[in-house]
Amino acid sequence: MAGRRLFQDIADKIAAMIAEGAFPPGSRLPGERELAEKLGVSRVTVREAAIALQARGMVRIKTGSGIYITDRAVETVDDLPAVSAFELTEARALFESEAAALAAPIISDSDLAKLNALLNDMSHDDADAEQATASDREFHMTIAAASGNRAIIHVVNTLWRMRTELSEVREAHASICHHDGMTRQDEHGAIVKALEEHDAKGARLAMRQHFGRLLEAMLDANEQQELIELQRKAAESRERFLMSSRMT
Amino acid sequence: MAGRRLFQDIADKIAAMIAEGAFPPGSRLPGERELAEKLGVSRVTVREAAIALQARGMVRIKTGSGIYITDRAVETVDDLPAVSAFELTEARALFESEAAALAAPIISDSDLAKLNALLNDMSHDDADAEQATASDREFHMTIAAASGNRAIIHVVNTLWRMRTELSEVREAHASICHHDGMTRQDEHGAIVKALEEHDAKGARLAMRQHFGRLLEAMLDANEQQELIELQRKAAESRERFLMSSRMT
DNA sequence: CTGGCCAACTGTTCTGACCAGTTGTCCATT
DNA sequence: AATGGACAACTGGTCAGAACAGTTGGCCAG
Repeated sequence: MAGRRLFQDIADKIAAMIAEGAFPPGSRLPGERELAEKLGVSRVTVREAAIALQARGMVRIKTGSGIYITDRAVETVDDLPAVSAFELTEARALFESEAAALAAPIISDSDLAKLNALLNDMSHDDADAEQATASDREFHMTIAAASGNRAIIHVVNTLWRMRTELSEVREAHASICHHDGMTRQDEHGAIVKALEEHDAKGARLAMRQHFGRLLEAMLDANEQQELIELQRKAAESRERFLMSSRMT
Repeated sequence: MAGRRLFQDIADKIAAMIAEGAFPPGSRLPGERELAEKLGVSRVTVREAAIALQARGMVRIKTGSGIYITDRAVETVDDLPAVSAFELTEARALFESEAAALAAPIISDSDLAKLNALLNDMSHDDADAEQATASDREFHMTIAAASGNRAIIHVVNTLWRMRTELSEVREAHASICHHDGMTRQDEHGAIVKALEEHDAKGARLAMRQHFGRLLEAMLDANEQQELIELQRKAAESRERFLMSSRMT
């Protein structure tokens, strides 16, 4: 087992079992002791995984009784609307680019130092998916915060919550996350460079390209998986996005 | 008989400490061993609390290094954050312009008809401020909906809620609403015209100018009311926004 | 001054034990 | 036969201590 946190691994495994329908909503999971033995880890680790799943809202722990699958294990989080991974990425491409452009002229040296530190983090612990996601979040939130506009910060934060709290979106990202090992690093670097030069236009462009590439990766993944009918729809969407991107 | 899990109790205590400023954002929490002793619980419990806090995004755990407080730790948990009217308008200028650009190529004839009808409404019942605000809301939401992107729709809706539900923002709008009698009508007309021509770039520009003018009206109102010190700050903000607007 | 090593941190996981709440059963009482 | 309570066999919750692994900073040889 590599550097990745064990309990998160276990949590994902259990989540996968639930998604496969091994345990219907409302039913009880096997006991901690049984799960621990079956998964080859200690009971403590199983419980940490259960806590993580409870935080995601997939599961509810009842002391003395058991761990129960929530009705809305695959459903939407009530606070957030149901959106597809594509819609979310498109929205982030547009909004976060503007946030970066607004931040560029006034970003502080300490924020720039923080971004560089995060850049370094992400190049190191890319083996740990969860940790990399946390770094990614902080990267984007730091840029949003540098805009000094609380409305923008709130929006960017909400969009990120959609990415992590909506199961459909999270799964879509997981399926293509291995794509962007090097390129993501380069893209993040380009964003930071533009911010360092206080170049609003450049920061907007770099951020837009960052999401644009992610969007294309998602569309490609879709095209491989889905029917021709859906392919055409995706192609149209891509064309539309690229058209709206052409802002020179 | 608390029934409540111990680690949640500990998590709340740590969160309270952070909120009180005992640990500034970015700093490191005491080690697990020290915290366990200080709070009178075992290390396992401290760890579970840390996992829960990390799930909330208040904290970030780095293996071998420590537990670090996130910048967002002191942020309000309330539905809507406290934002100024200026921040909100700036955010809307950026985001809704992009929404309009995205909607332009694909907006339907029925949506265009709806916008024209609203345009007509607003020219008539300008005496009734409440009605005019409702029409204004429908105007902007229709454009957002025409983008076909639910994430964007949600964001635009949230921004509008800030405008009406945050008292400070609502009052700020009320004080300058009489400014935009004719001009607003023209601006809305320009937006619809660009949408009718399916001109993404034109729609973005028209929407941006619409909010840009509102922004200038707010800044002017501010300058009349506030001290010289604040004037300078506002002027800087204006310059910054105008700079980021120059996207040709 | 630099490079590498080492020691003193940090979090991570495991083990095995005991505590506490829940639930179903089964028997004594009514 | 019906009811009520005690009990046993679960469940999760917490603990202490140990061993492991990654990070960091200082110290020393080059």
